Amino acid sequence: MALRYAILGQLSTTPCSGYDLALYLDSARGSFWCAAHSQIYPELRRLEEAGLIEGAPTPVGEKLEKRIYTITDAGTDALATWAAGTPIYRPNRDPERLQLIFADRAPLDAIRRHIEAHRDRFGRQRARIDDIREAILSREHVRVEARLRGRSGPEQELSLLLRDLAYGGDRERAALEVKWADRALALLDAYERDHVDVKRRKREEESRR
Amino acid sequence: MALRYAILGQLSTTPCSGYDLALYLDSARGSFWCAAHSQIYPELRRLEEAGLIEGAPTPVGEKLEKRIYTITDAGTDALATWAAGTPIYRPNRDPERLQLIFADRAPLDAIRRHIEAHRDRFGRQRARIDDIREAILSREHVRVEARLRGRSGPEQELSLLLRDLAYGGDRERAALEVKWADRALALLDAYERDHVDVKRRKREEESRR
DNA sequence: CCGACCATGTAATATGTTACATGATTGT
DNA sequence: ACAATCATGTAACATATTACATGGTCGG
Repeated sequence: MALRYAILGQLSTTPCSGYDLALYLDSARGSFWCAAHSQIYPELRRLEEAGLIEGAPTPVGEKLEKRIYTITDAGTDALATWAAGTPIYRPNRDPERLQLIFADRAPLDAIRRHIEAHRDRFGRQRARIDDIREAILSREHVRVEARLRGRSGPEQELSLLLRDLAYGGDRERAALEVKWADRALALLDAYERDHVDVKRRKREEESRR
Repeated sequence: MALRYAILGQLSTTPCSGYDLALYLDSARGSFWCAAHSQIYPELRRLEEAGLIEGAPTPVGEKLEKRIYTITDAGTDALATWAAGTPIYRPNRDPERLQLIFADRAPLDAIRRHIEAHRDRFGRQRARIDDIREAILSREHVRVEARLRGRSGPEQELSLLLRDLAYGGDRERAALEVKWADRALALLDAYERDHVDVKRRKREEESRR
């Protein structure tokens, strides 16, 4: 269901083509939902059939046509009802942590590389979110500005507050994962000092005799 | 792919029936992967066909039979290779935050209920993880103890370290979400004080004249 | 004129959820 | 006897990913 509402949400901000939506829902963009265009185009047709959106063919150049979709009143209602409902969660599935607990037989170096990659990943994510939040708060974020247009001061403030909470939560999570990775690496170092190095030194001592 | 390895991982700890695996991979259990039994039984047959596990029919009672699956050497290798590889992540999909940013037109009470539910959910999750970690560290966790059996002291220590890191990361995340929700509620209160209450007072003053 | 990007679709496959289906065992 | 739980499966549907497929537009 979430894809429907990710699309409706974006269309409630501004009309879009399927291509625009595919850019917005790109997995690399670090938004709250993502989907490939192969999933978006069929969903748009279903949404139009359900009367939640309306597509208008728009010429681009000489021969090409794109469909610009606009949300209908029914669509706005459906989105509002969904957004005001109880929060929706997906079951916890974390392949990264799953790998980690079954890496207890792997060489220490492999574990260390795993955690370093983790730190890098979330470090980059944190930086990306920082950029987005900065753009939003300095009122330079085009998509957010489009959403605020025509709203009263307090309405704008609430909209910005919720957005900052959402991105802020993600940012803190990314920061947490970076700190977690740093702590994990320190603990691995300590483990190696206590066990691997001790073993090696013993071996060296014995071979000297 | 992750389901394969979640199953192989559990079987690398101890042989299990499909039913056992379904309990272990229950979504309510707060593990790192979950799946319904309807997904598990077919996957077990595929794993057996691939030679990564072997099932032995075991009588239970008079007529009933269960298949107890054991990991093969090939399965152990496949798991080790997977676990030592670079970390695997799923694309970010967060229906809860998606709802939140499109709730900017919803009544404040609905937003507040949303965030309270969020706090409760992660509060419960944090408590559940605390229980698990305590059981692991006090060496009372049967599944973990099964995994440690027959290993040297340092090997056990590394295994426990990785598990504590994995659960610790999840615990911290749950704690973060609780703190986030508390802060969010405070900000909503402040927003209401500044805007909704002010508006109401103005209205009341005008009607008094 | 060529490469990057705009624009839209389908097909095949993989993964995940819900419902349907059946029957045995165990403890009270 | 009855309920809870053990035990295993299939079917239908929903969702997500990867690959295949086509052609136009725009700027350098």
